[in-house]
Amino acid sequence: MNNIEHIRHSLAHLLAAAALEIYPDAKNTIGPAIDNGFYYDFEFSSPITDKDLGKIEQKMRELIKHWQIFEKIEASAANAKKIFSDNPYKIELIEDLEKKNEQVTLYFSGPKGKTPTVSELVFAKRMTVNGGFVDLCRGGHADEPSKIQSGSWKLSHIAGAYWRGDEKNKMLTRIYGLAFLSKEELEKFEKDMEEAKKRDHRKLGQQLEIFTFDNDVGPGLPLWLPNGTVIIEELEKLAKETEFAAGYKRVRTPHIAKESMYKTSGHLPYYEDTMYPPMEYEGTKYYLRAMNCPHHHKIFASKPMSYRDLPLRLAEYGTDYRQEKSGELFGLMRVRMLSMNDAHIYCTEEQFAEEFRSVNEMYLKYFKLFGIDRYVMRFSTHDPKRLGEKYVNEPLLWAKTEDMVRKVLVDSKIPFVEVPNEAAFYGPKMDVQVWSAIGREFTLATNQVDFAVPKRFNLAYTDKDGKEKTPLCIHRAPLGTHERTIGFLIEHYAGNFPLWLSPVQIAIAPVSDKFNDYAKTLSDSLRKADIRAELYNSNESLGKKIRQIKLAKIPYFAVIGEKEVEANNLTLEGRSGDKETLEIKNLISKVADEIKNRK
RNA sequence: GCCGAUGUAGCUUAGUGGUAAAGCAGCGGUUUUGUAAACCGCCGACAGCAGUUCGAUUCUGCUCAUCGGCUCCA
Repeated sequence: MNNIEHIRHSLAHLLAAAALEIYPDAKNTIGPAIDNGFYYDFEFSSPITDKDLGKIEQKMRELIKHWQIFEKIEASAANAKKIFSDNPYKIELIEDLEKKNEQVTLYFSGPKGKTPTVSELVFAKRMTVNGGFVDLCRGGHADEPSKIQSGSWKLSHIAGAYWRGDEKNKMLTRIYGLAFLSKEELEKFEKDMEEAKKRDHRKLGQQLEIFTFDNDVGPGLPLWLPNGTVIIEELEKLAKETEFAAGYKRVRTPHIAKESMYKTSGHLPYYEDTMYPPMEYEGTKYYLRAMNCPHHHKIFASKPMSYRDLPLRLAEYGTDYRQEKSGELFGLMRVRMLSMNDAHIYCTEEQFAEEFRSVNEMYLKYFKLFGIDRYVMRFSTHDPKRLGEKYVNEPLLWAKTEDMVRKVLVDSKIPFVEVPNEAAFYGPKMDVQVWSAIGREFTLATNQVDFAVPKRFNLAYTDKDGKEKTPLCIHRAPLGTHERTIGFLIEHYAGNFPLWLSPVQIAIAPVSDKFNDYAKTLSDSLRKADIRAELYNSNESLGKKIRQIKLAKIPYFAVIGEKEVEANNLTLEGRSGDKETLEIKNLISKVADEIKNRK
């Protein structure tokens, strides 16, 4: 059977065959199937550009006509190395197979009955043979590539990619293609992408005047406009209410600290590259902080702690600065200044499970409120091979804390995927993965265990038995950062924020300026009730004012004219065109009530 | 940071080796408006710095920024 992965992978072979025909001295490396299509990485002797894709695609369409079959050829590693003797990338792959004692397999795609023998290939030393193409490959292809629908795939774009995904390696040229089972599916995908681009937070953020960037301020440093600031403040209100109810205590700490603190915390070796370079003053180096934990640890250390003080939950919307590489910046999703819904929970081992569980519940509560249902809980664990380098060298503590987290997740029946080598340096974590409108994956929020840093700070509490013990620390940020969370919510709601989050909640549009005073009085009384009312009293037609209100995606509006003034009521109109006629005092209580209940 | 692409007014777009065009927005006026764009006028831009050229927004180089990826990541 031809499944879509097989078709995509077959097209990657086809891409390599076409590229090698046009650029005989190119070196092809690997070409897998991916979501929505395929790619193939090459080393070209001179750079190619988007303009070259057309002729490569044309060549692919020519070649595929003759590709009746994919047929496996088994070869010894020694022979395979001879066949690919002028391609160091393939040689490296063959040597890896050799080390793992795996059979080297090649695949011939081309006319039926023309599959070459190993000795023919060793002699030919080329991949284009017998009217077909040979590539090193473990398999998984379409049965009859020539029958793949011609309109169901196309080449899409060019990008750079490091050989084997390692930035220390040479950068190769990656050609991407799109492929689906049918032409209709490809067209639908492209149409969906066009639609998704309209929801892109960068576009909507500008249209709705939520945030902006400025060259003199710097890349990755968002300026929050009045509308965005309203959203920030509503989110903070939500966080503060929720955290207060859950027994958190709020703290506030400076955005900078001396180098010595980060030496103590152990962050410096792991994060020095992403922290802004230190500023020196009176002979002391200060860093702009990239994380809030050390400051909170210092608050824990500010007085002797008893087991009676635990769990101690210290919360702060912490402002952090990270020198992300220029090419990694992405709208609000990846920035150089971020405001984190941070808190650190210091607890005993016995308290850990309950604390971790209730943090997870807080996540789920938020997701329900926002209607976020497409996410994956990722349990990120360490990689034993990288202890002492990427992770603190405490194998027993890693095992113990990972078991603790796993047990909480299993017991709470939260579906999760376990992914090794994604932990923080100080402990395992649970990340919430979401996708942007254009399909890019992000960690929205995180819940981390720290068994290492409290010890480094000599944090201790006196237990019942009078002995000093080190607390565990949970780092958690259910609402992530304002930047990423708002970026995500803009796309999630396509700019149609729920009433409670909307920068403007109700627009008042007088029919003509005769009614401006009345409308002003009305909007003033709404504002006194803490409702974000905005007057649309410009010297424009009513139609135009309504258009502006709709484009601003304001959830409610009311038109004020002679009818309303006489009847002392108004008609509240919603986004979907629903209308309700109310007396003014009822209007205020209705809207205020919906806001209070976060509708 | 790396590979590739892009950069015209606040926004969306047109265009050229020889004075840069328009719509929206803004401002001034007229109009007094009943559910997605009233009318008239005005203001406003070739990302920056070099080079080639009689002349550069257009060609070349560098810088900056953005976009698509890679790497990294809350």
